[in-house]
Amino acid sequence: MFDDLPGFEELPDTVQQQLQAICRRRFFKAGQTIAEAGAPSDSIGIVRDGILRMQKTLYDGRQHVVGLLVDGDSFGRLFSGTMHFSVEAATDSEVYMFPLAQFEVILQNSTELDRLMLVNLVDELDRARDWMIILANTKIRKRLAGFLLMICTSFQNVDHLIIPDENAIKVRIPISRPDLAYLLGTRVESISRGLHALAADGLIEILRSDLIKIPRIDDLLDEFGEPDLFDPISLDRLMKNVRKSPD
Amino acid sequence: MFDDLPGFEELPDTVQQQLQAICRRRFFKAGQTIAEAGAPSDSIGIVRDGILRMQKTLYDGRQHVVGLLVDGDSFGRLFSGTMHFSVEAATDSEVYMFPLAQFEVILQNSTELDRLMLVNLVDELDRARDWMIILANTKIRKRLAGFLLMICTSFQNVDHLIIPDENAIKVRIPISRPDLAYLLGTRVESISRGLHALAADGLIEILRSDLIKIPRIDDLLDEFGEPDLFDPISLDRLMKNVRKSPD
DNA sequence: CGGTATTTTGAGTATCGTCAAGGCCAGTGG
DNA sequence: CCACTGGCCTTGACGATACTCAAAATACCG
Repeated sequence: MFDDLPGFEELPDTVQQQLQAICRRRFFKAGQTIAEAGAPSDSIGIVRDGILRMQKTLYDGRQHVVGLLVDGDSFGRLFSGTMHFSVEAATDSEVYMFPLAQFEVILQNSTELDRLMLVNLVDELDRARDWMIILANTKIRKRLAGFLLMICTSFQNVDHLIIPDENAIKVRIPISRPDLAYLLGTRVESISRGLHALAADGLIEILRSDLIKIPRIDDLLDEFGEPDLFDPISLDRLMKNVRKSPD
Repeated sequence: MFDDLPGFEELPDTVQQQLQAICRRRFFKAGQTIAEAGAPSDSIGIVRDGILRMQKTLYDGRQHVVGLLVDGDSFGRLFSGTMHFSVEAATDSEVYMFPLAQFEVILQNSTELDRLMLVNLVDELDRARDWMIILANTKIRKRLAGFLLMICTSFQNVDHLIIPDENAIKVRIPISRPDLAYLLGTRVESISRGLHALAADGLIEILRSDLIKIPRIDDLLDEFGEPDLFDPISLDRLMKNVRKSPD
């Protein structure tokens, strides 16, 4: 029923049926707003396909991205409060929406669902803190390296983001330059210069402005300097996939 | 029983008793390690008093702070996995430790406790993302302003951090300069220069290296430039407290 | 083929990082 | 009581980096 959501396929059938009953399947075009910061959270959303941006509208009208949501990630505030951040579709997306009140009822009657939400939240919290470490680097080259590695590990399973390419990896950058600039705490010009500096040193190849080839991921790890931040298991799996499909 | 932990006092007595039964009350001196990154999480900790640092040991041996834990904040990974970050006492602290397995059993039998943990996690996730926005500022002055405002709002109720002082606020900085530097993605020298630059413009007064007076908090909000990031209710309450106790 | 938006490049300036030195404070031991 | 020590914070000078503003190049789209 929810075979396509990581974790959800293991929920008891009854719970899956209950969720199914209140589930609204919605499609959003890239750029559409799904939830508004400041508004009371009236539903829980779970990403089925595509990539969502979690962001805050800055005072001057620009958008500041604070995270990306992909398959299985959820948003919305359980049991309380208003949204701190807006949620927008970064790509055309499909989202399962559950009315908050009804979702909470199911949650309270299913330790399995509850546990799933808890574990997801703990993971996301760790991921947010990983972002903090990437952001706290003083040099843009390092922040860019960290960003690319983050995509390679945390967003590894997301459709079309990672493309194996004869022992190398091609990575698609799923957000626009201005968004990436704000996410990494810099400006578009510096992003451009930083990427080209990495390319000049042979750490990456810029195939298109939003498509980066990483010939040797270890070099990028060296550039970042903190191998521990990235899950070695994910990296291993990634490299294994790369070697498996030499095209 | 747990009157001193925000949220816990509202749990049913039976749950409180169950928690009490497995609770180990532990004291840590400033600098002591409470949990180690990479180690399997074998207990859930909840801060009762003091301030803990959540941090990662960098490759060169330095510590990178990614967050502060205060009254009622929890750490440890429910149901799974190893700690992504180390936890250390920033000040002398008192922590309630619960063996993980037993805590999980209570959790599964109490929707109230479960709900409390969920809401806390959702809040902490928002807070981590707020940190990201503060970190993404390109200028140190702004990051410092954001840091001070963060203490004024999110850490408002923590002992001895905020001291009202005739229509102004005195803020204690609970971590050392090197830690603060890494938290804000810069170096100690820049922290020093940034604080003194803010002081030169009359936005703050440096009473001691770890004690900052904020004469007009609105000026600091202007400096940061994003008033929406900080909970206006918290700020109002803060100013009301200030005016209530004109000494 | 124009026209627009996005990305890149360039030049100048401000900011920050780096290295080195100096100041302040607390604790120690004479 | 005071000199000595070591840790932490501050200051200064210099070089590296990144931001700003402007213009050019490229991609995108009708």
